[in-house]
Amino acid sequence: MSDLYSIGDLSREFGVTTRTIRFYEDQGLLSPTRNGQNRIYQARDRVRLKLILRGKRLGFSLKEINKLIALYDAPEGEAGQLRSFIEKIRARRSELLVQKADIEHVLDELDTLERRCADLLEAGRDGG
Amino acid sequence: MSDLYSIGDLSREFGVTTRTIRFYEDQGLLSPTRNGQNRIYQARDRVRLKLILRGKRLGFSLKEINKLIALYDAPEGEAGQLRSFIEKIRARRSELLVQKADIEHVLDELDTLERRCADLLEAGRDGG
DNA sequence: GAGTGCCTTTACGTTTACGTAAAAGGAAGA
DNA sequence: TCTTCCTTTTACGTAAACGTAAAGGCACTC
Repeated sequence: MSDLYSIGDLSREFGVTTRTIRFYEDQGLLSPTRNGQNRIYQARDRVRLKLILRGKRLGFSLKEINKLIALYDAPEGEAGQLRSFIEKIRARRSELLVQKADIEHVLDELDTLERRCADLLEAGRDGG
Repeated sequence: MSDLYSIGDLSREFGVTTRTIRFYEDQGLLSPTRNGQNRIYQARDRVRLKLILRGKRLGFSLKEINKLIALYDAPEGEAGQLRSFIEKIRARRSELLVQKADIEHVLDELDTLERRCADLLEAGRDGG
């Protein structure tokens, strides 16, 4: 039973509070089974939580994360549904590409800033 | 005077409300000059707003954005200040690299998803 | 059987980033 | 002059994502 987790296990592993995990369940992002009152998380719940936290790092709202996860879980719909899925995927990809470009831009600027700071430190050491 | 903008100009150009722009000023992110009561934005204010919006796309809070912008504006401090600046820059860079990796990960997954959807559409077309 | 630790639910509080309404002023156009 | 548009300040409202406190249950252990 090594792939069963308590709420505390996941809390510790991912560095989030139990309150947060329960909140995600409340929002329909997680649905662990129960042992009496206690929540029991399985491997797929753990993966889900990982996905949720990755989504958060990318700046998605919980609602958006919910939709993204739904994309993984239910790619079995009508043709029309599938087409709209594909459109959503493409829209999301466009956004992510913009975001990635933003990041690369900022990384460059951070390099410049760091060099500028280092130069100032050098100058300070020489000049007084 | 083509590099002078009203609040409405910037609002339209960047697709944010005037309320938002005033809010950024209130938070110390912008400081336009005035013509009487009216705010007047110059090229550098416009660039700032652009930076702010980029920061937002990257999921930074306004407080963080404020600090990041401060990095550009005031790299003239004590040596200790500069050192801590450099540390902040490095920390930020680490986060951004993680975020960039996240994005690349998700982009891959989106490719997979799109292909899977396309396959399902094909199958549906053949099978009925 | 008292304490410790982990779990539960309920529910109000908080921060961020604005939205939105109210009340008013200056400038342009018919 | 009236209307329309853009602007101003003040101020209450709100959605998201939890924090935090209250009050209690179950299991162990000394």
